[in-house]
Amino acid sequence: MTLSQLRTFARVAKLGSVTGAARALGVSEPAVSAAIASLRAELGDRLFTRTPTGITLTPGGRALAAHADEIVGLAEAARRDVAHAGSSDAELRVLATAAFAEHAAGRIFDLFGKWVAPDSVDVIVESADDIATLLRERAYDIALGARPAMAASAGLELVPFFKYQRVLVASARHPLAAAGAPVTLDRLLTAPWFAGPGGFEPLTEEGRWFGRLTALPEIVELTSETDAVAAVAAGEGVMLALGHAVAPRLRTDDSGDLVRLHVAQTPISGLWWATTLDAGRAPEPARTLQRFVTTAEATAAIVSATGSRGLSRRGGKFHVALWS
Amino acid sequence: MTLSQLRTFARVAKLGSVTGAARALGVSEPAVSAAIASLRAELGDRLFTRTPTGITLTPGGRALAAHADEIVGLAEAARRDVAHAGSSDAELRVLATAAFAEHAAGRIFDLFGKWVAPDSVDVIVESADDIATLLRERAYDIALGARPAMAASAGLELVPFFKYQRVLVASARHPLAAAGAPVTLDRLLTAPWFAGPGGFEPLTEEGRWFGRLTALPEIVELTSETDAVAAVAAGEGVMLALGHAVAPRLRTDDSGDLVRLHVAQTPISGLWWATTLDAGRAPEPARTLQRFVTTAEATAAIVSATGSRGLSRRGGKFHVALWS
DNA sequence: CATCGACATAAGCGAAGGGTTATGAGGCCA
DNA sequence: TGGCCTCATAACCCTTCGCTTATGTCGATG
Repeated sequence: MTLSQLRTFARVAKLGSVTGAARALGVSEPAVSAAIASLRAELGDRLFTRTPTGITLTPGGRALAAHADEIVGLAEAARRDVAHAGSSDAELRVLATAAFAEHAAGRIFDLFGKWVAPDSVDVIVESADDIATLLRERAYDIALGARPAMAASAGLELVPFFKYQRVLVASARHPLAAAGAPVTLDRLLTAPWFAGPGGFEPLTEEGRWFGRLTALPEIVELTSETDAVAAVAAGEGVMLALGHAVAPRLRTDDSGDLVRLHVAQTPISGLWWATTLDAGRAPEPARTLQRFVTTAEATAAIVSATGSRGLSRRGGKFHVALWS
Repeated sequence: MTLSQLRTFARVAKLGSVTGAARALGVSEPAVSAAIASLRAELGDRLFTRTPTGITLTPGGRALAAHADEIVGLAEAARRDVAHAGSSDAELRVLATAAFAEHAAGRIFDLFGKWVAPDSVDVIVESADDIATLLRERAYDIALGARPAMAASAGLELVPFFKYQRVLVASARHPLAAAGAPVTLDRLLTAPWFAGPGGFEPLTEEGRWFGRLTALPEIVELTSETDAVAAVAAGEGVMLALGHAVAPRLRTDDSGDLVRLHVAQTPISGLWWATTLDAGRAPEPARTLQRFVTTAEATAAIVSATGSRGLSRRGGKFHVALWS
């Protein structure tokens, strides 16, 4: 039983396919088969069996899969900890959902850098799903934004830190906004809906709301919600915007270029969560950040519209070197 | 970085000696050196340096040592879980201090077997120190009896479940017991002190008490406290006996063949603790047993003097196959 | 100064590990 | 029935692991 074999098995178990795992790992299919065969021989368990539709894990396979991620993750963590031990530049790997990354990450990490000793944390922000697994295999130290799927949250420490609202907005000049009266959803679905990267992520409240719709509008994904708001302001469609972000632009009397559309079941309230591994398994900086985001100071920073150093995009992932 | 290398490094880190680790692992010293050299090259850290007196870990070495036990322990746990998955005979490995094993384990596990589904747990009881490490490396699922050393208890879940008292007793016919008045410690130290296996374990309250004595008596370790009590009853010396165990034999009026010696700072009160890994890391049966020992039912079983299936000694370790 | 103890290094060896290409074995589907 | 997809196996390669014995280095100690 080697770490490499466990890594391979974990991939097979997750993808439910030997061929798929081989592709994901960038090796030939027999290479994966061989690793599995080796584990099978050593552990005396088939681990999984072939079925008409792909493969299914045996009880032993499930038991191994439950540990495999953790073991390889710990090995990675050990490697990193050794590399960073002694030097003061710890690295904190943050997994953030797109909305948080765009609207709050810059200010939060700016502030966090003043909260903790400077020169102590390096933050990498990346958007992804399957939060629980990524935390468990130590690919990230903390997840900010969406809540992990209920079923997968065992062994995790979840803390809500911000309540956001999403409201449907359109340009003040948009036909739909003409009447001050409520608009029916059906009419709205004829207009294009703008969204940030990722569209409506299913783990978010708005994602679930959207998933419940019977008919779907045309969705236009832009590279940021800021761009989406701009498009909406130009009269090109509607969007579910973050309430506190567009509040200054909402028309009250005669100011503001956007109007809120009063549709049933809006505004949509959701929570941003800070998720880490539980108890002694989360690295200390992650716990510190988790505590920090729940402070009044952090909340104030999120809602404030004042300047923040944004996140710079770099090679597909956001990377903010706070004290490089 | 292989599991074998981590195992080797963990041993070196724990023993503080390459040669010692080689002996412990049953291999030659260069074999250990080579494993370390491999880790050093891969991780880019010396891990430890030579000092006049043995070796000392570098910061990186400490970081690795903190993970190594856990990783190899998890790998072992995975191996076991796969082996036992599907079949109903889980195995619960219990680490018990000698006193608990002798006086309570039999009845506790008897009862526990009725509490949980029969045919579901197999218990191995073994006496040892360094509780925290043994739990962390998954050599045992739960420790019953002494409390782990304070410093090492991070990441552990400690629950006290029984308050015991130790009293100094002697035969009713012993010269020291002649006067009903308090006896001075100095006089007692001239008599031989009987004890169970292990003598006075330093992690227990009586061990600490004993460690504070300025002069030490002659200590006679017998294979069980029951034997020790018998020797004391025969007038051969004194002992620190468990209060609830000898209570029926203590002379009140004219019954009983033992008398309590009223010495300052006695009786000594101590706690038995049930210790597991915290949060999601402890196997479920271990948590169940941990909860069980705190029940009134379990406490009653410990103090009751009625029959229990004792633990059978087998090859140096206690082994009780409850439902073999 | 010589020696001894403890770690590091060298050389060498068998056994796995991890990879490839080629081929076999089964179940699904047109 | 004949592809076709997927997993399993065979044959073969090279590298690494893990172990040995022999020797080197270095500091403490008599």
